[in-house]
Amino acid sequence: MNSARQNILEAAARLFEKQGFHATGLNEIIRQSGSPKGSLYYYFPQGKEQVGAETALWSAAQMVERIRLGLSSSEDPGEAVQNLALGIAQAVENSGFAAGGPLMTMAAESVLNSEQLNTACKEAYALMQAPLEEKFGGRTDLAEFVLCTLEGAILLSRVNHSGNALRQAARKLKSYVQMEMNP
Amino acid sequence: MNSARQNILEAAARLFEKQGFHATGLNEIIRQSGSPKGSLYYYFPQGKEQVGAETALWSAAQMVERIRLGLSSSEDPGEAVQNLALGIAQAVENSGFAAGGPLMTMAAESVLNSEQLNTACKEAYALMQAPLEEKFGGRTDLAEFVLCTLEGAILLSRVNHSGNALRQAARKLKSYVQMEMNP
DNA sequence: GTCTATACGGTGATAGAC
DNA sequence: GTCTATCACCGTATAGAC
Repeated sequence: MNSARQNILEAAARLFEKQGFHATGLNEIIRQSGSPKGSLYYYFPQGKEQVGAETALWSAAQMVERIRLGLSSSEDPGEAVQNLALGIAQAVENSGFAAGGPLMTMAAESVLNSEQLNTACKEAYALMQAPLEEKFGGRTDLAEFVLCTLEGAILLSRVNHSGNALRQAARKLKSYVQMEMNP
Repeated sequence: MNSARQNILEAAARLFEKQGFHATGLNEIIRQSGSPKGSLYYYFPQGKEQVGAETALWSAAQMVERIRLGLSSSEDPGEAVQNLALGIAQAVENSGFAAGGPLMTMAAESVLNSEQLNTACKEAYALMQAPLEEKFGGRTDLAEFVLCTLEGAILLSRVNHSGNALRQAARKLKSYVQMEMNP
């Protein structure tokens, strides 16, 4: 894949994650990516919306890998989820509460504002739900519940500048998943 | 309380809820509030940030009332939480997925961008956590967990344009709370 | 493919009359 | 207290040379 294009996507992901979609200007993305403005509209002819949509899907693919990795830490689904959440907590803290994925902010900003962006975010969340569902033996309901709690805990951890919400969620999700999976 | 000031706050809350903080212009707020631009800087001398911070706290107070009302539906904490979540699901659906409170979007947008706004969002979430904690007999951990899951479920419901995530969360939170409260 | 220059609208914010 | 006029700036997007 082309490097200039990829650099733009990665810079956009970082900035959208930190400050959101609307607070981020194309100039800022260009500056941080090192690529020229001319290239942006060459690779993304539909402009900022397209950059946003592709960023959402690309970063979801990244997250899927991290989720898979986190979940592989234990055979037991409950413990696996706990480890995943604890890993996220560390990542969020280590980043100075910038991390947590660009999706949450972009998703919240785009619900009724941009259909293209909203659709991309919807797909992105579906992608992230898949590995959870797999770990839970096809239990869609559990996967969706865990995803909701993780997203909420990431939000509150970032707002409170403390990984506590995520660590709390880790413990409770473990026991809930174990309860549902080992009746 | 002054009416022009209050009108501005309510218009801002509606707009921030629908499209976020940065996507909303002061002109738009003024237009919808019916108040003049001169008044905005008279009542909010610190400009947009102050409007945002006060909007967050005001709408948190609104939410506290709705949470209290929802939780009063049952003596049993688990059932009360379930009813609360189902009520939110209905509200979100009825609003065409605009509802869910201005806090989520503003909180996500402001984590590292504006200290004033971030602090207000932190306080706002603390306010909303209080009635849950009370219902759970002082169990801070449970209140925080429920709040995380509800926020995450609101986000996913809005993104997916479906109340399913919230209804799913309602059922699962009920059984989890019952498990923890009635050992 | 890359770069510069630029168009044009909207942004938050201020000044000063009333 | 309210309103208008206006500021300087930044946003996205485009045109056209190279």
